[in-house]
Amino acid sequence: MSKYWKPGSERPRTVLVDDEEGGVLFLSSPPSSSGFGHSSLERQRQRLPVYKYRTAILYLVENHATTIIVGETGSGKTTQIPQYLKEAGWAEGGRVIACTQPRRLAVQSVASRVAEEMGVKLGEEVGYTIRFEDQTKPNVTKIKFLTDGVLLREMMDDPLLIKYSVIMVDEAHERSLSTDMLLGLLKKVQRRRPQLRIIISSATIDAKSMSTFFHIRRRNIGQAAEDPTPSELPAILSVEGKGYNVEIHYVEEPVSDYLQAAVNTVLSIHDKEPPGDILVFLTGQDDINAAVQLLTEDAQNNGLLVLPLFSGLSRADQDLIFSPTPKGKRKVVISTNIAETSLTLEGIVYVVDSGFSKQRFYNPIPDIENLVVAPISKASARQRAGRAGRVQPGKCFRLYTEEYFVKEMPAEGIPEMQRSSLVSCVIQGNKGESGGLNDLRRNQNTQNELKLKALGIDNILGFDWLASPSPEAMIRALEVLYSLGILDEDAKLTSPTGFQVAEIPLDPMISKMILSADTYGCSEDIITIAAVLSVQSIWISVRGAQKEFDEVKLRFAAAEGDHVTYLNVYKGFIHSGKSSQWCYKNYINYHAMKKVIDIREQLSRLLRRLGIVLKSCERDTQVLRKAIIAGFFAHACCLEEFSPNGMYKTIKSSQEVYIHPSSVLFSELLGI
DNA sequence: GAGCACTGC
Repeated sequence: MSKYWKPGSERPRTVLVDDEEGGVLFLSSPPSSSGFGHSSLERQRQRLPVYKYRTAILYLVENHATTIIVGETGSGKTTQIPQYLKEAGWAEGGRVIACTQPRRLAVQSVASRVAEEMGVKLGEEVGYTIRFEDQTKPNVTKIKFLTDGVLLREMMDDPLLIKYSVIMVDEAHERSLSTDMLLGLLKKVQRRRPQLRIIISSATIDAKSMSTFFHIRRRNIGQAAEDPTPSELPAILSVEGKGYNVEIHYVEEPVSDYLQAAVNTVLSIHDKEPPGDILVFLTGQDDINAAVQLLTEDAQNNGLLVLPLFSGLSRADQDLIFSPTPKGKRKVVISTNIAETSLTLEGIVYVVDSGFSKQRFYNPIPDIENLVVAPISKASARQRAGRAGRVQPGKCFRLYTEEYFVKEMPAEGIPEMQRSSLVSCVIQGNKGESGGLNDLRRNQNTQNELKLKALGIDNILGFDWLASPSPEAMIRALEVLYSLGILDEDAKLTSPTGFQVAEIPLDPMISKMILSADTYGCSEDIITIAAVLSVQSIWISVRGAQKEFDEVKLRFAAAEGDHVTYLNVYKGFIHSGKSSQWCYKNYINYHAMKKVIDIREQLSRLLRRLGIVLKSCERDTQVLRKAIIAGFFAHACCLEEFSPNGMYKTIKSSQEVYIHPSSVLFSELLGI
């Protein structure tokens, strides 16, 4: 890569260097051929804050194994950096530049934006891969956007990610389960492949801990001499964002009821502030519906258009959020965290931040995950406030005191890795290590096998996590997998069960259920159940029609419980000719059902590859239940005798549990 | 009588 340096030129003196003072030129793309300065797209590209760091970024990537880029939203880093890298020659010689995102939607939209800017057809030179959709062409695609989950999957077949020259992990500050997994494994890949460049892009300043993590000391492994290895010390560069200023307001005294306080704040904004839409962050559906009701009932607010927003809403209801605000009205969107990162609303000028969100916590002792309302972090609070400054200067009203924000609010949230069951991660790690069946078959050569072993997680307890999960959580994960027959006494994948489970992209308990179904002769039915279990919810959440919803649901209800009920819904959907109208009438989420069809299709292809013949048990739900138990026996529980309120206790740890009100068995319990 | 948000060949 050094050929892109102007010979004899002075190297940049500081990290924050730009073209003029650095004296560094990249000659790979002459101004005329790359079209600099002519089209309006090109001018737009140059106006992005990241543009003036172009040279610095290329210099750092050239000379450091890992570069950490701290950039606020709107800096243009996601769309521009992959293009800079390509212009500098990182995609030459059949190599690919990868850029990962935590969400599918982001992958698609960023890829199409970049293809447009480069004037190429999406899916050729610029492509993307998400589950169920591969828009790339081998040997043609040079810049590839993908979800971090997909890259993790790719590592199973290609543990050293040989085809990539640079991997940019975007939105790393979100610290999702798969981002953390990916970063842990990438660190290992880098030890074996020092030429691989990693760019970590994050919105928060906490780059220090990332930097410490990636400061690897390489073992001497005899690198090819003509390629000088880059510095092991990660470089950090920060790029300013493009958002407008947001004025922060705090309450003077702590509020006791954030729901009422949020409602009052909205009313006071409407009363005193100039036009502009309002976004309110609350915690969940209950809160949101209550606030919507309070605001709609209030007689003095005819000028307010109040809309709820959460993921359980039907697509049509979600789309209302994006419709233009009627003249003379002020739109108020009351939302969960979905509006913090996943959805961007234009036209928001005021944000009301309750300071809370619902978060998942995992207790490894009884092996139970809980959803609890908990205080958010400073990073979240800043992200929420930023939502007010996208189109013009805005205001953010925080329903907590400034003292609380400064002194008590944690800087970062707890990474998901430390809040979840690790059952899926252990499998992924093990698979990444051994490379799985495909690699065992393909990589007969000793050198490759050595590389694979070196990469892997021989010992899950000793794996180098970015944020280490609790020992209890790791032990519990190993225990569950051992009891399912997926890991052996040495915590290695068993053959064939363990390897087959690793091949199936679902929760290991579900995968085990599928494999058992083969023995019981009901795989055809079980994969339908597995597909439904892997989507959010197939039911639509309805406001004000709860009774009707329950009645309709009973039409599908099976005495055997929810799993067989899902099977009934699926059959009904197929029978209707996959009709969206049918879904609407039956309070079923059409998009979820389409996803069920996709996942089911994927599973049936996969099982065929694993040599499993699909077979239906027809009406024999007995075998169906046996297969379910084979995967979920760890969750078995027993109804307490004489319990007036239907209390169960888990077999394993005598934990008190109850049937969830959304279950079809719940109404049976009430005798409806 | 209840469902933060994501994701996977």
